[in-house]
Amino acid sequence: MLDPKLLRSELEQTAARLARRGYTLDTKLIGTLEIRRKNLKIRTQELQNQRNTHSKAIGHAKANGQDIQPLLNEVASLGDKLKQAESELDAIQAQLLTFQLEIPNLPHDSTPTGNRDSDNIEIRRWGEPRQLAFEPRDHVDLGAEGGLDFEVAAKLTGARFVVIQGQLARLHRALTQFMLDLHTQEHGYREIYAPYLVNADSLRGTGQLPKFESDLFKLSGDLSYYLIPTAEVPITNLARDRIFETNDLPLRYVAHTPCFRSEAGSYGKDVRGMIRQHQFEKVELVQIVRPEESYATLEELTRHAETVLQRLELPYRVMALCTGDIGFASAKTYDLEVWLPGQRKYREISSCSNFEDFQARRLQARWRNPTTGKPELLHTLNGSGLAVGRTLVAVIENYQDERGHIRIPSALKPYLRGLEVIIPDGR
RNA sequence: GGAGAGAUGGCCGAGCGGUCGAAGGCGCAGCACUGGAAAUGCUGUUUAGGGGUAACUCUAACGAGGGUUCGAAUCCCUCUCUCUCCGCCA
Repeated sequence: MLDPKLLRSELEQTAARLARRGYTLDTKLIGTLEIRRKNLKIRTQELQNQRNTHSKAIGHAKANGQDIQPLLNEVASLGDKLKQAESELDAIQAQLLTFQLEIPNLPHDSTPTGNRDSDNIEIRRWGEPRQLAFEPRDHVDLGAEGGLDFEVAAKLTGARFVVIQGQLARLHRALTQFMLDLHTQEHGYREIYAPYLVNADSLRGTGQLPKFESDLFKLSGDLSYYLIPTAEVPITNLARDRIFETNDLPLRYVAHTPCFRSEAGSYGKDVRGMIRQHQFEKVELVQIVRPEESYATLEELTRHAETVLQRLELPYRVMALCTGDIGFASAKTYDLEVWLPGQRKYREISSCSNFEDFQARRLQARWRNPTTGKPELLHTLNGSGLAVGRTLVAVIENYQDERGHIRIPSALKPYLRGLEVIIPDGR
């Protein structure tokens, strides 16, 4: 959520900044609602004040044994007027809030202007795609005999699920352990185990609700919980309704969770293979920091995610997403795109964002600023470090040989007890 | 799943229809005392919104939402969470 003050005192400038990301702010509507809100607020407070003074007077009179009937007559009509004013105020505030919750974050000045992913800007590259002396196969093809089974998953559940078996399942698990160890032992993150089901408040806090309900899986029973679309939701919500001291900061969390996404509206996209699934594993990095540090933190967090790819020796590039491509809650986002020989393309494997105070305002995640002594909003950031399923795909495709064997990246060997190569066993 | 108890400020805890944003204690901050510290004393110490240059002032919040009342932390209803006992369970 944006600072409501921006909508009160800098409405036109705010609209201009939002226009850069293709969002049209209805300034007329907001202006009208704001004036009504302010007038109703003043009127309500006046009436409340009258009620309070009268009630106190009645209390005193009663204590002194005086007749309170004349005082009661005075306030007779007050209650109805107040109720009327309060309900009008509630209605308009609800209307304003609904509107505000649907407004996306302001893009940071350094976020390039653009409409689509082709307007994203490449920041840097690491590694060279390997020159293969044979026609590379994609992971679906390579995995067919090695344990990636989309058909049996379709039988168990439906489309966009996978069953992984044998050495590939083990590799998948090794990747997760490797990532967690790297971030906890070398990058200073605290490992978290958290619920995979969350309530609506948590999703509102990080910005998935109210606008993106159709992207989520929701339970249909008595408990109205949602499956998490990313660990960002439970982890960032750890800071909800809290005020941290300077010494507590920065908060650095890493969590490995499954992620569940309905992928509504993505029909026809990436239907082949493991790229876009309803369920996938992700190791997520979350940092909650003081506002003045957040852009340095974004660079740092992105480097932490890049380190995973470097250790796995997977070629990638870093993209600065344009204003038209950043997420609803983000002010600035870097995507990491890994080279996939099977597609001859760089494909997204991590997304690292600074949300500034957009989530923190919804969450009321604050810190006590020692210079002002006041609680102030924190900045929240997160990034995938990395999407495990897509990393598995990248390893399979980048480490294949012409026989369809998959070499094990040396960084993973300690996690696989010296396994050197995965040879499809056909079982 | 059944029965019962509870939720008050950073923490503990009193209040059970009016002068209560809330006693008291702990913690924290400042000042005094001290060579320094401890102990002690004094003062201060929730958050959000509105008005005012400011001193200050108004409004709201005692788990959440609704109701009764001139007036609710206090009475009533619903929900959430915590604890105890029984049952079930990885």
